[in-house]
Amino acid sequence: MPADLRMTPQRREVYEVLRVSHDHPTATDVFHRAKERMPGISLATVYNCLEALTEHGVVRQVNVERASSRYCANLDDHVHFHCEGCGQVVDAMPREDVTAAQLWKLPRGTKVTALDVSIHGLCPECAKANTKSSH
Amino acid sequence: MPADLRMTPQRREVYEVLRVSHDHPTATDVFHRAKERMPGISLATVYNCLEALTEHGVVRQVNVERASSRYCANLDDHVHFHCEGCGQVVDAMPREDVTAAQLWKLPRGTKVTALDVSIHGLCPECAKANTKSSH
DNA sequence: ATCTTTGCTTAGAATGATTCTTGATCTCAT
DNA sequence: ATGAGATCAAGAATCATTCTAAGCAAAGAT
Ligand SMILES: [Mn+2]
Ligand SMILES: [Mn+2]
Ligand SMILES: [Zn+2]
Ligand SMILES: [Zn+2]
Repeated sequence: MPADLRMTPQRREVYEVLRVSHDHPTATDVFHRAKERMPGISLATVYNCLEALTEHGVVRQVNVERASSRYCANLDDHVHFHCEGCGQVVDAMPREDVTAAQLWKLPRGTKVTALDVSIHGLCPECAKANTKSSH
Repeated sequence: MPADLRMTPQRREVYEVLRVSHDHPTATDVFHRAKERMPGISLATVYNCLEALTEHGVVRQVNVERASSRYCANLDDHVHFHCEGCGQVVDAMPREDVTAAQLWKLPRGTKVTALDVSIHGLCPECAKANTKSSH
C-alpha cells in the first residue's frame, strides 16, 4: 500500500471486496458486496474509494465499450477478454512482452505510457453453445 | 454502402462529415459540423445516424476511457493512440497481423471476434514540450 | 488535553452523454 | 393513390458518475 494513501475502514473494505472478487465488479456491485459487512457505507463513498485506490495504483479501472466501469485488483500486466455471450470479463495474460511500438506504427518521438486492450469474442462455453444451436 | 442501409440526406451528411474528418469527432462535434450545411438537423438524428452507420459497419465507434464516444470513417484494421498531453486521438496501423490469441493466453476454445486497442502516451510534440519543461 | 487544519464520509442534488417517446414526415411496394 | 414501415425532430427520461455541503475523524501544533 502506498504510504500516502490513508487506509480508512471504507477503503480497506472496498479493496477487500475487489481482492476476493475475480469477476471485475462495477461500482454498484462493489457497493452491494461492501454493504454486507459494512451496512452504513454509501455509494458515493464507494465511488470515492475506488477513485482513491485507482489513483494510487492499488486497483485498476477496466472499461469495456460504453458499459459501467469495472474494477480489478490484479496488478499483473494483463488485458481483458469480454464474452459477448454471457458478458463475463476475464483476465488474459500476455504470452511475452507486448510492446505497442513494436506492433503498431507510431510517429517517431511518441512516448507510450499505457496499452489498453480488450479482446471481444465468445468464451469456450458460449462458443460451444453457439455452434450447437446454429447447425 | 450496404444495400440495406437507406441513405437518407441526414445519414449521407453525417457520413460525409466523418469521411473528411480525421480527428475522431464526438457526436456533438459531428452535430455542429453537419449543421453548417444542414441547419435543420437535430442532435438526436445525429445519434440515430451514427448508430445506423456503426451497426452497418460503415463507420467505427471509438471509445477512449470514459470520455464521449468518438467516430471514425477509417475501416482499415487500426488502433487508436490517445495523447495525454493535447488529447488528440490518431490512427495507428499494425506493422503486421496482430492476433490476440498469439499474444495473450486465452482458454482453449475461445472465439475471438474483435481486438480493441488504445495506446496512451504523448505525441511527439507533447513529448518534446514535456522534456523541455521538466529538466 | 485542547485547538486547528485537513481529509473523509454521507445524502442528496446536479451533470451530461445517451436513449427513449411521440407525432410528423418520408419512402416504397402494391 | 394508399398503407405499412422507416426516419426525423423535439423534448423528456435515464443512468452512471460527479459535485455540494455538512458533519466527523484523524493528524499536527500549542
Ligand atoms: Mn483484470
Ligand atoms: Mn480511427
Ligand atoms: Zn461466455
Ligand atoms: Zn499531444
